[in-house]
Amino acid sequence: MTVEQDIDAMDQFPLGMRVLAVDDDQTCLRILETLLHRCQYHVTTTDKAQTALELLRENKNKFDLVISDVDMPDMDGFKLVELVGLEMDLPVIMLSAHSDPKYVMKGVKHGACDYLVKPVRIEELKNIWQHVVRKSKFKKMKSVVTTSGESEGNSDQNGVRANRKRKDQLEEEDEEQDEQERGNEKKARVIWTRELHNKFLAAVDHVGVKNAVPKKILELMNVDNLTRENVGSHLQKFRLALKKINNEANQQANMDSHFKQMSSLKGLGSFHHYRPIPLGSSQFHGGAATMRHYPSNRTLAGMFSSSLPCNHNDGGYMLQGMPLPPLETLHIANNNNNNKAFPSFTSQQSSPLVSPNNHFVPEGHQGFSPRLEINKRLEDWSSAVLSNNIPQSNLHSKPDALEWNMFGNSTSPNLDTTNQTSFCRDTDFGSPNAAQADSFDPLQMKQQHENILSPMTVAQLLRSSSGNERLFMGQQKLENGFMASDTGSLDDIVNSMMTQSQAEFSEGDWVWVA
DNA sequence: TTCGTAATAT
DNA sequence: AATATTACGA
Repeated sequence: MTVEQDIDAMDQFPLGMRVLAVDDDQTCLRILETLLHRCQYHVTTTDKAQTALELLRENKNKFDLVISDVDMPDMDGFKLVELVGLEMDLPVIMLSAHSDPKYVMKGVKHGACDYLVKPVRIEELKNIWQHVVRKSKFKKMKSVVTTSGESEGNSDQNGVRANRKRKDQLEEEDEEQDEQERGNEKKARVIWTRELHNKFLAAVDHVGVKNAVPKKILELMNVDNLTRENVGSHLQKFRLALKKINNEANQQANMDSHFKQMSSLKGLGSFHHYRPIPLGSSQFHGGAATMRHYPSNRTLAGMFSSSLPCNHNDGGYMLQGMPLPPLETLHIANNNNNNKAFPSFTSQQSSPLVSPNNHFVPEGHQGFSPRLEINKRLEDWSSAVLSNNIPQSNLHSKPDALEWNMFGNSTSPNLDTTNQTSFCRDTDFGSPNAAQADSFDPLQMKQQHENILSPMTVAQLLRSSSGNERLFMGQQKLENGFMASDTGSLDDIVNSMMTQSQAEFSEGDWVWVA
């Protein structure tokens, strides 16, 4: 049905290949269109990346290739490539006036199959059909289980192998087929690259974490030759990662309770007035992760689609104007328990209090005096609440002033709330950026909603299981645990699941090895 | 049957 | 180290 299949089937030169051309510059767009026409392609043009994306989404299988400018006002070409790569399996060619290798590299890493420098010559466009053929060929290829007898796995590093695969795509087909026919002595081994992992996550997301079972995931992923066992194994690992995160959050939450205790020791009586939050009325986001602010335009899908390692220090993590330290410092990823951010205070649980606990001070912070620092913040917080004259009863209903970081309603009878404390997020009164720090772009929000693969914010994923359900499948062991629910945490999960070598794979690289 | 988990193998 | 396999109870 698609042209690419026709190409394959009939072994014909791809007349009428359907190309979507994207460029915000009208002149360039015209030229491009003309040239493409001359190549006998069927051309659709648009000057907006967003429009392009919509066109592609609305017309699945109606295009064979996308050729897009890099510099566009509404969305840069890299982003477009990334999204297209994630949502559909179309070859994308990038087009730009920059010939800077950095851009080229970036384009390719984001999944572009080619990078053309303006002005484009028709000779180059004449050849772009090859990408379509190659892509469709690879689509089949990647579903083939390789039982290669050559023991490349031993000496070769993944990255190396990946490169080789890519380079030799064409020549390798016969080889692979031979190997397959030769009899499958050894079973294939799946390498969970980011791309594959993406699909996994998208599937998990689709059914909700709660309902994510191997069989369903497998169906949704729709990857040939992947078995239920493969998925099950991966799911097991995924859950392990979640649990780990959860434990960390727990630890953090416990530390929070120490602060609470401390504040009362310090005689900050006023603090107590502001809010006993009914226990059990809300589920709690635990610990530092809770406070991590996640920019709305970061989507789950986006997180994985980048071939570059996630940089936690990209400025995205802001808490009411206060940039948080690198995630690594906070917890988990580095597994470094000596790296405690806060000193421990042993204490008994006191009655539940709101705790403005989100001020994170990394270890080694100059001049940090836990007691003074925290008490001062508590005072600030308290007086601010007072001066704003926010009635106690309104705390819940004034998320603008005090953003309550809670979600869901816990009505679970099994829920052990004795350990729980409700926290609120205080405003960073000192920061001139406080107001904008928390803002997000509604457009991006919208855009995010429209994404086909339903990429979602991490927070959404964690809540996706609806209602009071917890992230953790099923079991009792987590009942009195705090929810490791926020964004940074999932980031951690993701990254903790992806090894460096896996990260080095690019889209389309994932392979089956013996 | 499938699932989740832990143990164990590769 | 990562993934697969297996065993077993639900």
